[in-house]
Amino acid sequence: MEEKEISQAVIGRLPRYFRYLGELKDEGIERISSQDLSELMKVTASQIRQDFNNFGGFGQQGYGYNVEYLYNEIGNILGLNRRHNFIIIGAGNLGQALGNYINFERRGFIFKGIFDANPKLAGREVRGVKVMPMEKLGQFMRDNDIDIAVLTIPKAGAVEVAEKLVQNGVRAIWNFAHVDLNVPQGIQVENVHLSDSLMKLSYNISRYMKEQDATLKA
Amino acid sequence: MEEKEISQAVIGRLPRYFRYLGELKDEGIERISSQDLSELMKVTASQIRQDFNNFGGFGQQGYGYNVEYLYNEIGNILGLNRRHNFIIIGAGNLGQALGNYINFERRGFIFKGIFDANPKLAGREVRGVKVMPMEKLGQFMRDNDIDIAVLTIPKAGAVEVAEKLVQNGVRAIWNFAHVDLNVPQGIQVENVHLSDSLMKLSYNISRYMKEQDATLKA
DNA sequence: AAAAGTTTGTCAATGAATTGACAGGATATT
DNA sequence: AATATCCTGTCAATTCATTGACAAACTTTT
Repeated sequence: MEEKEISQAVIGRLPRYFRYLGELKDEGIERISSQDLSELMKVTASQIRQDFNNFGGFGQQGYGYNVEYLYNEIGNILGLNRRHNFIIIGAGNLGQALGNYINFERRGFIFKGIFDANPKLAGREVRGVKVMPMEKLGQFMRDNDIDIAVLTIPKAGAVEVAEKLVQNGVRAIWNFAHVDLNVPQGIQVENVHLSDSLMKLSYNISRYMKEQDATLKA
Repeated sequence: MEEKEISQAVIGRLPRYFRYLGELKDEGIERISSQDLSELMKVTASQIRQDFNNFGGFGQQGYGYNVEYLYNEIGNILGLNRRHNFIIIGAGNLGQALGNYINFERRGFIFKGIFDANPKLAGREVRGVKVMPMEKLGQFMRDNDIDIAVLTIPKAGAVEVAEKLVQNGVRAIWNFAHVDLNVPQGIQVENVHLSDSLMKLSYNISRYMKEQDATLKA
């Protein structure tokens, strides 16, 4: 039973498929062909078939794909059939924003606790959960079966906190701190570097402006 | 003077180079070889040289790269030498968090205004800027030379708002709404789909768990 | 029940990105 | 000043990702 490795390029596209299929399902659409989906999503039909086929034959010749079935299958592939308890480290604006984001719960991500090093914030509530001081982190993680930690603290403290999270059995870190974490093999890290994203935007603005200049001169 | 197109794969790596070089600069380090940088950043030296060389010969044989020079050059390539005024649409938790994030200013992104459709929020302040109602959007954009709009509203209204932004001359949209925007050619869109990112994390947790199971059985 | 039309899964071809290798030019050492 | 060492820029090789093409299988129409 040899599982072949799926490339991260493919994984990165799955959430978008999942989203479109969810919308189709909500519209009551039962079936869709790779051709129609490709027009909707603006990608090639070949890529869609290739992607889905990494996980098995979900479609049927002459019919296409059953929307609801495919939606559920992709959800399972993404692990959305499991529940994951998560905590947030850093009760600043961003930490609070993520704690208040209710949609994560719908996908099985359960907001369990929020921590902050600043004692002034202790006791403050985010969606019914009291902000706790960092001293309580270890005990809380062990008592509450925490899989995922969301790191929304400044870069200075992030590496140290990440170590503590690993010591207490975290499986994955969703890292919003602007620093690369160095964790042991087997701990998953997903970085969200907002300023990197903004710089890419900045680059593309500049590039377009230069392109325009060049075109006008020519 | 033919500018060759740089792949987005390369662009996506520039902010990370920029960050590491900034740190080296702050540590007072004057020069670095692709070899040393590759060990620090955990990428191949070949890739580093290849990447930098897209923009011209920044290095010198036998010496390496001058840290400060390279840092500045990459900053310029990313367009960080220009200033961009931005507004935020959606004064919820996330919108406020981004408005309060001071570091963007350091890179030339100036927070000018924030809007929300909910009249209850009007008048509330985010970093000295009053939340304005959507009716004022058009006039404000024209009066304040707005380049970038940050979209932190629910998906339902996002497409419509994006159109309005385009009508009022926005150059780029930093899109946090969970929907694909369809804008005219020449308007830059950078998506930050947080739930997609979380799903990738979820996939990688599941994959690792399955891997573990398989290894134990074998 | 046969014919026409649809659409997948897959193989092969193409294209893009990454890595490896090394000549040549600069620096550092003796 | 000569020699050894270092390190870039670039070409070639390799690996990875995307696209194109089509036989086979199913659905729909006649």
